[in-house]
Amino acid sequence: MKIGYACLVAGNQELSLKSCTMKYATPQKLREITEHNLNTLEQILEYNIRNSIYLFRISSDIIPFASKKEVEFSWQELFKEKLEWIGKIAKENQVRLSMHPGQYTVLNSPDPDVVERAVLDLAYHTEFLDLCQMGSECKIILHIGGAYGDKKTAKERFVENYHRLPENIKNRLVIENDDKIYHIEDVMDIALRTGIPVVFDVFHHEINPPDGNRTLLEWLRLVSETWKEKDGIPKIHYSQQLANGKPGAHSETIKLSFFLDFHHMIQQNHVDIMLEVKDKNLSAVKCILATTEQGTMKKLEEEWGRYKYNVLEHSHQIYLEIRSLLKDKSAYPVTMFYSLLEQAMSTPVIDGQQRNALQHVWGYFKDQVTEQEKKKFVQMLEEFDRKMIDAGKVKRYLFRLLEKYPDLYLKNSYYFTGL
DNA sequence: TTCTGTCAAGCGATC
DNA sequence: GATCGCTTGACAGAA
Repeated sequence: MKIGYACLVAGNQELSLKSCTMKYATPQKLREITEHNLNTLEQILEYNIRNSIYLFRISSDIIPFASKKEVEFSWQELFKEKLEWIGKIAKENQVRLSMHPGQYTVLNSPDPDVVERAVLDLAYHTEFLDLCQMGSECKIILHIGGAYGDKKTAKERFVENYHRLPENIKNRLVIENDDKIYHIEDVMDIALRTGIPVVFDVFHHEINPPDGNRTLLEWLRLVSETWKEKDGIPKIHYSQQLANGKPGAHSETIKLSFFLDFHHMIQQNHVDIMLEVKDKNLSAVKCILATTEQGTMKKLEEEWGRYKYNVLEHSHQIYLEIRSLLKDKSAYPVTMFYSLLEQAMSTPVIDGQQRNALQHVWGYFKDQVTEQEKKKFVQMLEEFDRKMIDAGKVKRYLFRLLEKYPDLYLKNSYYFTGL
């Protein structure tokens, strides 16, 4: 069972993708952005492999405006070798890649222009994975589309348009149930008529279930049967509801205890799990360390190193609890560790604790900074105490110091994430 | 320098 | 019938 995440890397600014607006989309600019994005993708794969993440969805924005007719940019030729190289890294490490065009790619629209653009977009995604020379288990996930007041006809139109697609697209296409219109029964109906494999989105299913009394496990079994040998192991999407968010909004992080319950429930099923969650790779690492052979005390200590200042600014008490939890080197208290971590992160930050964290981090710099930098920090801390500035401002200053005085341990920390 | 709004895509919900 | 939400980084203009 592989566990993975989608598109973006959290907690590492060096691994972010670039884009541009249409106005600036010259061939030169597109070439620069694509080069940057593909280099970044390579680094993301290396990060994933280091962290035992063997399932990854590549962002559709990896090549900006790649499916737009109006934009002339021959990325296929310019980056042929690079794509092959990326594919080689993935294949050598058994990384399963996928892509997922967004809600704007609608194959069943009554508007032929929209359908034409959807086909072009699917062609782009297919071409990308084809040029990486990935096998047919590396899929492109698509939603069914709109209902247009007549779901039955809209489903017919999906099937018709699907049959018109070229073989290489069909070979990669899989369909997913969504949280508003097409529930799993609709999607299975289309799958049985077309032979398209189905990605079962467990969270969408919770929000938008079909009538009837089939259990989740029954649906999972039916869905799994749509995957043939060449399609690889069935893939599912897993996410959790954002507390106090709109129904369907993805949570900040995957709450491990809920995930472990789910994992236990489906243990008889051979599936790959794509997490859809705001903190992306961070949750993937969490779930992998808790459910696979990859979990070791050393990995847990590395995790602690990355999270400790975030914990500290929320709760000094939990900071101490985790430290003591990790003292016994013969144990592997992964569930308790993340439970405490989640508890800390959901505690509101308090000024005093934030100040404490700021001073801990300042400790990395205090012996190497100039007198002027020292004065500036002391002044900022005073302003923070008098509530003239928020902690973010002091943090940003510390982050600038980190750029000037590099420190690997601090650089790996999530303390500066989201500045 | 930091913030807020707009862009780019299509659909459906809401007023 | 017009507007908004969904998503994200880039970009412009305001504060």
